[in-house]
Amino acid sequence: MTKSTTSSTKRILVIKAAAKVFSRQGFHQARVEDIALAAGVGKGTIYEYFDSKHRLFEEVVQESLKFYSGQTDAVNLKKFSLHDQIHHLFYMHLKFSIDYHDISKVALGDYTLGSEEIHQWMREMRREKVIRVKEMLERAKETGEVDQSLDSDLAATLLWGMLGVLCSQVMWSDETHDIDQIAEKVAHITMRGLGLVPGT
Amino acid sequence: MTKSTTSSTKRILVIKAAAKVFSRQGFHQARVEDIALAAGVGKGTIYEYFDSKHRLFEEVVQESLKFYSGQTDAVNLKKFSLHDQIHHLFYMHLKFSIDYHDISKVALGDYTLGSEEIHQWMREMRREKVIRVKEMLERAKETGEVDQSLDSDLAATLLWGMLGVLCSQVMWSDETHDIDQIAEKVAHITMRGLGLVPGT
Amino acid sequence: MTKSTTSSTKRILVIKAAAKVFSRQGFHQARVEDIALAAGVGKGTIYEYFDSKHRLFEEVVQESLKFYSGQTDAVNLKKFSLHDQIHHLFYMHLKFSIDYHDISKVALGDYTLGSEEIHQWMREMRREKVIRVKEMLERAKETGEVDQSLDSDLAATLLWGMLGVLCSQVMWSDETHDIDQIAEKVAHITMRGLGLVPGT
Amino acid sequence: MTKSTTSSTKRILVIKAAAKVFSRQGFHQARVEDIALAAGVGKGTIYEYFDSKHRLFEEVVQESLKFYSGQTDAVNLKKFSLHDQIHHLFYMHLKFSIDYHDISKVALGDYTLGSEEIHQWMREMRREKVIRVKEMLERAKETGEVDQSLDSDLAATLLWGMLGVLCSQVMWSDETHDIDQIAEKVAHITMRGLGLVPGT
DNA sequence: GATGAATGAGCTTTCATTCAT
DNA sequence: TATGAATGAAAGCTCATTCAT
Repeated sequence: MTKSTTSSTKRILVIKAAAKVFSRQGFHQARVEDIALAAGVGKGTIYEYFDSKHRLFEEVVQESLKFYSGQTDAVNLKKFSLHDQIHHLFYMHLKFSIDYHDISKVALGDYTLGSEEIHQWMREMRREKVIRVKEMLERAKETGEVDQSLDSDLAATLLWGMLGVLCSQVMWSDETHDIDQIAEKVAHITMRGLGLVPGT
Repeated sequence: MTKSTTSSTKRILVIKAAAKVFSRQGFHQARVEDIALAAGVGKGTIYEYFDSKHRLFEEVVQESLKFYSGQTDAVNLKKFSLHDQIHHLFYMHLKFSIDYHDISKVALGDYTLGSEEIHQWMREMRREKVIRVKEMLERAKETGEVDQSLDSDLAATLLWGMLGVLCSQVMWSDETHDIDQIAEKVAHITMRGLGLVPGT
Repeated sequence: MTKSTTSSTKRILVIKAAAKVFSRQGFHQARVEDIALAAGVGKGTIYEYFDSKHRLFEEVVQESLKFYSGQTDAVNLKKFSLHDQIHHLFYMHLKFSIDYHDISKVALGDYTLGSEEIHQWMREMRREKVIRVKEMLERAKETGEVDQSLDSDLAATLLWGMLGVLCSQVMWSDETHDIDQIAEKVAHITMRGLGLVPGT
Repeated sequence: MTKSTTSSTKRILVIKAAAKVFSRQGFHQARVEDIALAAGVGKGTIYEYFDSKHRLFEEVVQESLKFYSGQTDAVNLKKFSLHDQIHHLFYMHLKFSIDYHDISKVALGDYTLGSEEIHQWMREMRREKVIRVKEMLERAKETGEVDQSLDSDLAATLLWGMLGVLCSQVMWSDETHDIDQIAEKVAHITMRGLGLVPGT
């Protein structure tokens, strides 16, 4: 029997260690013993709090997603210009990717494995995120910042894709990045496009 | 002892079967026996051609990347407008994702596992691809289609990100997509940006 | 350190709970935690009174055997006829099997496991029991109720065997049994044999 | 996937080794590795032929029961006197217990563990055996060798109980037994009973 | 004394790899 | 060359036992 969901210190300790190990080694490579070691507890202790390695993984992902959402949803910028909103969107995500490297890898990872359940969460989370972006664009249509004819669904997906590459690039590279500058550039490119608009 | 790299019929047979199995089950879930079964050969035969499961996986990825590059690089469109080049870029990749579903999943997959070596290839391949896109943008700068101030590195990366989401979306969804229309819309958005440019 | 053999209340509590659990699940299936739960004490408490699960089991068996012997030896019927003594022997054991189901299963169980020590007890206990029956038969020889040529050792063993099947049958079946009638029939068959004696 | 039921040499080898180990150590004490060692094969080989330790155990029991039944049912003695039939019944079983010590222990063992399925088999097998004995008695009633009033069900059970103790006694003791003599004595006691019939 | 969270030895089981045929 | 039966290292998981509270 697993202990109650009450957030005991040990439980959190294990989740954090697991996030680190899973993000580095992936699910299959990570040995339960590695996680125990990283958490500074015995192998058996993990099974006091989680039914199985699989379940632990799912909890780590879920927890990461929750934290991720909490962090990146935080600010509501409805009153700002679309340009600023996009800037902020990228800035926030890039910052998160840097600050919470491990969690980020787990939350954004492309987990082929895992119960259908976990896939469900990730798809849902992504959809939710994309929908949030889409709503942002819809609002911009209303204010006239964006053309009515824009396929906001597609555009939101594209923004999400850009967000993805940049985050993973930032996560994996060793260099330090000026994420504010990157966010600004992205916002600019996104708003104006690549094409040279005559008379600008 | 492993056979020479010479492409024997059996060898190719195994690689193809492996691509299918790996793309469906992922590296760890895929059992060598599954691959042997899918290839219609004995388990031992695989080891005649590949040193280990790991090596086989690497060869599959390498082969997939090669084939992928071959297919998506195929056309040279230097003389076309940037808009058309982008259109074509997306069209080609989307078409490839649909036509070669299995290979696509292997080639674009986010393989956390695997030797550093394989990661190397994938990063290299990606960089190469991104560079190709970057060059495309650089040429457009020269022709005046794009502003000199554009950070073509960043822009190329963003394009690559958009390419990624769309391909995976197309790969995983069950619906049929009008990829020509998608490509067109993407090209439009990419060129003009989201912002409503006054006087258009 | 284990407590003195002094029968504390807790100690008895645990033994009783253990008897129940062991009789239902067998030694290996029974978890120490199950027993603790059944006894309404903490897991650690059991180790205050018993050195190990094994020792606890041994004590349970020993205690059960003691109780069993106490109950079934109780009456001394030397002055009765052999027929009546046999009747009583079976009646007593059958009654015990029904009344003390759990203890019975432990006391009569065929424990393949366990220290040689415990096997020793069980064999000794059995031998003792068989000897008691043998003595009964020997006395019957003296009174002329039984032929001098009878192999009383063998006969006692056979009676013990009959006792065994009947008890286990009564223990495991759900029906209610008229054990007095059974005892009577057994006594009859045992005394007269199966063969139809001419002139009876 | 387990290999076909075809009686391959290895399969039988493992079953025999398992019978030996299980009969000595019991199910839980026996380690799969012990069995592999006893069979002179690798640990993994066992899993080529059996899905699990549990399944192996069940097959061993089933096989033992089958063999046991085959051996002890062999002779049909309907035309002999009841005395001779009983003699033979005991002789056969005792001989089997001695000749096939291991199998005997598995076939007659009191397995508390194991799937309900295996319990089913054992109960069925026992019932079948008892019924066979009962039929023997019923036939004897018809020929007038036995009193019509005999509770043949009970008597058969009692015989089965006697058979049990004797077999286990023979199995566990180190002495050599004159089983023909034992069988003769048992037949005598069984037929005539313990009671001294006046005028015999 | 009493507890139950923590532990790790020990077990079952999987599956990549070998090798006799 | 091709095979698949045989193998054993490696990993997940259980649970008797300990010990800080």
